[in-house]
Amino acid sequence: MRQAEGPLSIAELHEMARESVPNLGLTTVYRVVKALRESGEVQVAELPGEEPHYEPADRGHHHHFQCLECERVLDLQHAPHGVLDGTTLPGGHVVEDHHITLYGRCAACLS
Amino acid sequence: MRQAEGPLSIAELHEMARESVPNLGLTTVYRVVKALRESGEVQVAELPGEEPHYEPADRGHHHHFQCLECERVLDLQHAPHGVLDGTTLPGGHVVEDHHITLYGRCAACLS
DNA sequence: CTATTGTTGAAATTGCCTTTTCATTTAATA
DNA sequence: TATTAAATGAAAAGGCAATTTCAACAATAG
Repeated sequence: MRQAEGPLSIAELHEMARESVPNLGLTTVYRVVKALRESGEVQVAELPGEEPHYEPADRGHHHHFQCLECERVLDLQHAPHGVLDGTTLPGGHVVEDHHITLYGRCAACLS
Repeated sequence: MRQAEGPLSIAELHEMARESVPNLGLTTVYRVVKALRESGEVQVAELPGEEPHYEPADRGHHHHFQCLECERVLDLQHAPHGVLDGTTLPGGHVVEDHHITLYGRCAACLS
């Protein structure tokens, strides 16, 4: 997980782990991820329309970049709040679309 | 759907519709939404960790605000790219957290 | 070396959301 | 009014990710 460039889905973790442990079961991946989550070492990254992805909890706040082609999710070190579609990011990734969701308390819940 | 302040889940649509048609079935909601999607009148809004939400397709590009308390999702007219947590948005909603996902082509897929 | 405890993976099970099926009701048409 | 076609809702079935079960397999202790 630490080697990855971004948060990984269970399927991706399974696939990666199988490179060193060819007949590792999916069950074990679920079990280990669950344990790591409960111990606080790993956190969930939710992405629109994707299954949960997992990343080490010690990565601070950061944003994600998802490739429209391979669907991989990559971390972005420097939060590009003002980024525009068409921008080329450091690393050579080209932004074609973006989704922003803000969370908080709505006026109704505050009153 | 047009009356709503943001994209609605199937469950929310069902609940709302039941106010005028008390014994409307869930099935019908699914059917109507599917038809409206196929006719292009309605589009899907994917939100991290949520079931798909639906909104009229003629709403241009905009961002969403989700209340951490009631979980409702509200539209944001003016895309607040530079918004910071702690900001109070027009309308009185207070931003406590935000998620940004960028989509595009990664360097690997471009080469 | 044997017994005990803990892991593991395959398959079965659960839990959701969504779609199908089908008998019934409603609406439209002749 | 009689007939046909379309729409509806309840229940069943599907799809899929995640969890549980359970038998086989280590690993360690005695």
